Amino acid sequence: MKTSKLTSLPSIRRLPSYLVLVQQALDEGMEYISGTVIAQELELEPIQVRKDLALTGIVGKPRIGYSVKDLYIAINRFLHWDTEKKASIVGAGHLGQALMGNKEFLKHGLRICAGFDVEPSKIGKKFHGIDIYPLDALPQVKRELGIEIAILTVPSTAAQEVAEQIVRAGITAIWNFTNVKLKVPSQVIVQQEDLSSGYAVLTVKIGAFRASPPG
Amino acid sequence: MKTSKLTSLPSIRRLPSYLVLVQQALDEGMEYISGTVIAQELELEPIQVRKDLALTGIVGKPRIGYSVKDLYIAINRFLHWDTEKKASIVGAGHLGQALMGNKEFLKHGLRICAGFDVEPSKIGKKFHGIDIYPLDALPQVKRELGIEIAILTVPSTAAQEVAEQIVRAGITAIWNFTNVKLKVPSQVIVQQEDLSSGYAVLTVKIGAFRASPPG
DNA sequence: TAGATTGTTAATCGATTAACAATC
DNA sequence: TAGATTGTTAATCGATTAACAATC
Repeated sequence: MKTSKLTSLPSIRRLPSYLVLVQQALDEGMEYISGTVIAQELELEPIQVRKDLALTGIVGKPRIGYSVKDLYIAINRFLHWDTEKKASIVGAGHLGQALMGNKEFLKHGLRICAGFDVEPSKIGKKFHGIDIYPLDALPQVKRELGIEIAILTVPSTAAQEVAEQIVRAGITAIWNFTNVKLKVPSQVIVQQEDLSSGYAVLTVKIGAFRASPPG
Repeated sequence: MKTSKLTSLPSIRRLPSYLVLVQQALDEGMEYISGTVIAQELELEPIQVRKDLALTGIVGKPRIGYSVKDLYIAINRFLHWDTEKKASIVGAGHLGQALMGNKEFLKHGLRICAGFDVEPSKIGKKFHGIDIYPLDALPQVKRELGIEIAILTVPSTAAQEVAEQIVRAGITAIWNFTNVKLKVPSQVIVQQEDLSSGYAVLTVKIGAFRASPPG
């Protein structure tokens, strides 16, 4: 059996931005929020918001909108952000350290519980309360702590080699912050997080703007 | 006149990954590279690679492929990565510091030449050789150094307010690493760089995999 | 009630993929 | 030459948007 078809990736990517708004509404004690309002805030089409939210199984009230509390629960559940997932940072450089310090992740169920590096001076240290282990210890620490996600933040030159170690350790999900397309077995899930593709969009937009600024 | 229609965003996002491969080919002294090979390496369809590359204006040789050198130049030019753009980090926290240390950006023409923060203890310091100024100094430093891009890495709670300061300082391009949808005048270009949307895709994929693992 | 909003079904739009002639 | 690859034109696919009945 093939992996069942995922729902639209663009929709999934938009859901976290709805969650930010819903969280705000929750904090403000609002009971209901309408798709129209969400659309306005995020500069999207109301119909797109309704379609996206429908994915989560939420049912709204005509004329009223969606229950803020239910919506919060529905989005979190749909994204699987309501269950804790243990992760490790592989490559405790600047970016790796910054990610270890990101409190936001915990709200999404992502608990970073170990860091790995090859640099002897870093091993045994803690960053933001997280222990750094030698890369070789990956299989053992993975077993002991039950790590299921590897956040890959090594230099590009080491990416493929380290990815193979991650796979050998039995980790099947990699959040890849390097610009290298990893060659891994098909059962391993790789999510590419590429700053340069976002930057490319920015620079092209700046270029287009200079060519013909609006009104 | 409205801002002219950009070419397909998905294509633009893929171009940097081609560039990584082309750079490698260049380092290895290869003269030509075919769309077929690029497609194989990145697990894309050859026709998609050809279509994307065509955007840059590159012309290939049937049976041979594309000149590696020409392709490198064409992609870089299309993305405007062949001209230097001066940027500043606004918010010198963990992520901001990590980005200041990112050597990769220089290859894409992005020169980070100043950092800003409100934290008195950080002001006057240097991170990775980059001076940290008080946020109030933004207009002046912007003028003196010719900064055109603000990389926004403040806490979410401060995002909107700081974005307004950025706009008032006359900066018209913001690379936004916060999860806040910024309200800015229409002539300001905002590129959202949202880790949580990538993470959402990862967690949904993991969930789908668990529901029905392949083979 | 009147009217704003939801959710469904249909239409449009844009991106991806297919087919194939041109070519070196 | 034979055959792999490019680039163009057409077909398909999927996501976005429109239309509108249902509803509270």
